[in-house]
Amino acid sequence: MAKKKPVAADQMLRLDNQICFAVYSAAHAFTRFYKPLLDRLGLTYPQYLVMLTLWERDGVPLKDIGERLFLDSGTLTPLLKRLEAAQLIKRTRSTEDERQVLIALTPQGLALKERARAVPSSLLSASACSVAELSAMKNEIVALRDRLNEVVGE
Amino acid sequence: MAKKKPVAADQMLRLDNQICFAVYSAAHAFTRFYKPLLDRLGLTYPQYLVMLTLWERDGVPLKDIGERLFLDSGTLTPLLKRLEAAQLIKRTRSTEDERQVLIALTPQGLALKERARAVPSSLLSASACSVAELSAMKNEIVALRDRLNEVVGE
DNA sequence: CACAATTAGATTGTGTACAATATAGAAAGC
DNA sequence: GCTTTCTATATTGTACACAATCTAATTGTG
Repeated sequence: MAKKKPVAADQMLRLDNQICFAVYSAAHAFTRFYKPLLDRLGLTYPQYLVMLTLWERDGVPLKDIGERLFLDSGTLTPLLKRLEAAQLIKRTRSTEDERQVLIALTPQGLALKERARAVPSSLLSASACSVAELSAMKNEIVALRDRLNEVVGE
Repeated sequence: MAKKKPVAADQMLRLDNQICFAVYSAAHAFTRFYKPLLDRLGLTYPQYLVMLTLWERDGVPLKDIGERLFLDSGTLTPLLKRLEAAQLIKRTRSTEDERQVLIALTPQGLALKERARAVPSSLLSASACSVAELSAMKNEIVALRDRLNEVVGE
């Protein structure tokens, strides 16, 4: 019995069996779903995430936003410059620590929060899930994410 | 009682309550986790996904790969050119339909499959989940993804 | 058969992601 | 105080993603 194909092993490599692809393709589905909603707000999806953090807490250094969103300065620096060009935020060097750039909302940036409430509620209805179902799913995904990030960080 | 802040509505906008962010950040966690494994194979994560489809079925037009992965020619054309430059695939115009570019594995591309088996098994052990747990999660995520894609496609 | 409409890929432009590097400021150790 | 080290951000280069547009090939219709 030479040259027998490892059928069980092949199952492991099937695209539809990969949870990573489920997550990857779901992430794209989210951004495609959000696109028309965010276009009205003049935001891209990653910009929307940054705004979410600022609507919770304002005047924070770039680094804090990066830790919250798992993004580094190479991503955030140009993104924040675009948000500043759109008059939604202001970037100022901290006087206590000149290395830090503090990100603050402009009045327009704060005002955008009210119009942004349409986004999560649209998703809720499109999902055809209950808040509890989505929340349970979210917790599972976050737990897996945190476990992977732990492994990556040794 | 004028100017009362809508506390419940604010909960909807909290970053940690967004399933989209859970998915988005989990997708990044996956690519970071896979990075050292895929570096050994000389692949990026999206390239790995393309190879997964080709290991299942070879000699398919670009369009089929795109439908499988939810990616368009703007993404796949340069990605496939890089895979061809790496000698893992060959791109040839179909003779029956000259609009189509057929993607076929090279012997090296096929051989890479054996070394790729380490990737899903590494994830499985890092996840600290059972195959059944991961599979159940995957199915939930795929169901949500498909529902969102339905809504986007009217 | 002619010709409009459709389809498959490629190209261009904008916007993430992230590794690697650079720089300037702050903190630590002596 | 001085120097080494660390930290926060910026910059550069590579690789996705995707909208919009373009071209060439095929299909559909009269």
